[in-house]
Amino acid sequence: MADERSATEPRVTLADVARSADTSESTASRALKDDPRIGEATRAAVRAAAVKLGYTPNAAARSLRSRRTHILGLLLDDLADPVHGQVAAGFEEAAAGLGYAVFIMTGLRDSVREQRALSAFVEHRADGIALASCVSPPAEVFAQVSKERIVLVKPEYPRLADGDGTPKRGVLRSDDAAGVAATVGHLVEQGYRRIAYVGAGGGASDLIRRSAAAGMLSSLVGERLRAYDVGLAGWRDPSIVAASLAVDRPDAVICYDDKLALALMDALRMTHLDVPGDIAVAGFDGIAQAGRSHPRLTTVAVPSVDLGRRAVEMLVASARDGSMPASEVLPVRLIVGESTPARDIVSMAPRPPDAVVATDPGSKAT
Amino acid sequence: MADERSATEPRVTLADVARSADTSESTASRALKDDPRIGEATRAAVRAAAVKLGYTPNAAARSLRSRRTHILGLLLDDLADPVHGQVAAGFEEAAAGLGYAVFIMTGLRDSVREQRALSAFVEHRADGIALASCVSPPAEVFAQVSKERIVLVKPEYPRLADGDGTPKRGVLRSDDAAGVAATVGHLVEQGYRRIAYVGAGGGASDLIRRSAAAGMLSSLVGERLRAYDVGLAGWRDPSIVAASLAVDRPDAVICYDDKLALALMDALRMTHLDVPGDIAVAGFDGIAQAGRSHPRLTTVAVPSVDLGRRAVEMLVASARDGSMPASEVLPVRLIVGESTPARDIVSMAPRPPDAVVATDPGSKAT
DNA sequence: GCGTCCTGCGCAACCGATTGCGCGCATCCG
DNA sequence: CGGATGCGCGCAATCGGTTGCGCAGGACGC
Repeated sequence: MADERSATEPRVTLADVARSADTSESTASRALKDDPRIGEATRAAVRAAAVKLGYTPNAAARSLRSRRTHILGLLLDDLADPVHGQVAAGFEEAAAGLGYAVFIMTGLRDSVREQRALSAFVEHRADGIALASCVSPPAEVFAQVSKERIVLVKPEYPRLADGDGTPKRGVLRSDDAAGVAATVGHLVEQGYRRIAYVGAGGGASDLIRRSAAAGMLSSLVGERLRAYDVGLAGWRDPSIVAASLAVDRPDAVICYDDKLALALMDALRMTHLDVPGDIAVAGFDGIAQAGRSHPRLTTVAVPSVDLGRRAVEMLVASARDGSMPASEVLPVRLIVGESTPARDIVSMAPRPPDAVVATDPGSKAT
Repeated sequence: MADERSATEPRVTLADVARSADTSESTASRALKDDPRIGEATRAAVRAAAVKLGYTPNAAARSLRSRRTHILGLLLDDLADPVHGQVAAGFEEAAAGLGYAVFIMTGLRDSVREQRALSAFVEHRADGIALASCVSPPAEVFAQVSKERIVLVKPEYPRLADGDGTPKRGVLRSDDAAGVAATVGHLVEQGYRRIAYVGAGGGASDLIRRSAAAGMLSSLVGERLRAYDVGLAGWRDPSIVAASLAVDRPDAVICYDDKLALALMDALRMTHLDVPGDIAVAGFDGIAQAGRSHPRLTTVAVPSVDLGRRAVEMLVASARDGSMPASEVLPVRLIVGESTPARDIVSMAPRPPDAVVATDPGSKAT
């Protein structure tokens, strides 16, 4: 009878609870928060009243006064993308575990949308914000949000230190350079010698996985191989890449990511090139599809879920004691599939080097 | 000099703007909201002051008074799942377009987590909530949230009407029955006659795609075929299903979803059964991987992105005029791949019917 | 017996916006 | 020239919690 909570909106407030428990609002508030100052009897009475009335605190009112929202913002490119989905899943899980709610917004690689999303986060006074592959320049971002509240997840800008030279804090990466290096090492071990990298070239765009390209190239040099970079403008289009590869005919090709690698395998097949018979293919990211492709794709497992999780931990830590934890680089792991088998010794005969194009100006290939 | 907005937290409030523009808070508030009562000069002054100070309204304070949060909640199983990722992507996009922020929480098919997520939505006073495949019974859900604020996306409970008999509002489905029917029709057309369905059996669980199973079975009856339902307890385990199919040897198998279908194709291959040579396979959902498998999977494209988008539209409409739009069923589309080719006339010779098991008690197979 | 300390709780300000109501002033009309 | 009309704006209450501070009253020490 007393729990006549109507289905319509008049929500029960703390005042109602206090009245029902015959005490003041402040006492009710503290009782529900396990403040040690409140006596056991009073606390029990308040709790009972809260349950009886179906009280649910109003987060807006709470955070207005307490200046903490227990909200984290996550900005990413595209929720439908497998990699971003994993990051989001890890982020959400960790946040929920720590009692934080998550705002997710997508930027779709559009600077305007990203700014809008940031504004939304700021309006809602998110306690922390994670930016996963955000294309806006850092200056525009930090104009809106304090650095103490932001974690950058795999940022495309290579800034590793602030302007003042202190090592950058709050940056979360996977060790992509090591991943590409491991892939190259693996390919060399398997007998491949003419290895191409498909992705944004070193000189084409400084936004895209510069570290990955750099890691590969230095490994190549270390192995005394030719740096080989299909620095195509249309590197995102598998059929264009396939056509180019059909001419250059490297032994193996490392792709920017699994999505490209999988599409490229199909495109190569349409060009009547066999994978891995004619050309080996390796990817990057370790998405689920890579494990189901035919042949199974050799790839680098990036701990995307952990990236999301760790981002939350850093943000919460920062919210607690006011300073952002140091940047971190999470390890990756090479997953050897069937797309890069040990190479037949016969086909290892050297090809005429004139087909080889070294595009990295700094590689000084031997 | 006037824009000395410190990097630390003391946020600029509406009071600061009003002071700077030399007006009152109420006028400033109305000016920023384009209230027609405010004169042009004043409006401009306020706007300028807001920009100069870098004013960002506090959503908590705003919604506390206005009783609208412009927040939508989305509860789903798993962000890393392709289908849910699509729903989330559509939801987020539509919400952003309408000026709403999105809370995303995952339930992981755990009733306790789902309740927690709902509580979080209620605490933050979300203007609307979408539940994508929520496993909690409706009673528990509606105990927390008013029906007017909830959209159920592909609910597993088959309730199509409320207790009072009025048609249920706020339910969003894809036409799974039609999808399965189309698949069966396609298979029959291609010459398949012994068709199995892998998924929760009609009697096994009333949570899982009852409509889908029903659609298939009725189509089967219409085609005068035998209803065939591999009602395994372990239907989620591809190797168990493959082993069972190796014994029963139907012509074709329709899977609960693409994830299962893709895994099953691999499992069948390990059992030395050729797809589609020995057995054709069809999936459901139309996830991206289905288009890249070998053979390309025949599947039913479910408009997951549209489901998410439409959910937002329904929620916003309901928030505007207080009543939830009627339920909707979104159309699906059969995508014919290579996993269900026209069947060789030779192998169409009838098998001895003793291997056929009709598990649907109501199918009355001829 | 009196001052002190500690425990338990309430008063009232406050967080930052929104909004009903009413007031002053300029304009217009009779 | 006085009063009606309306435009532009400000006062103050309000949303629902949180929190600094202070006040009672009992226990306790000397």
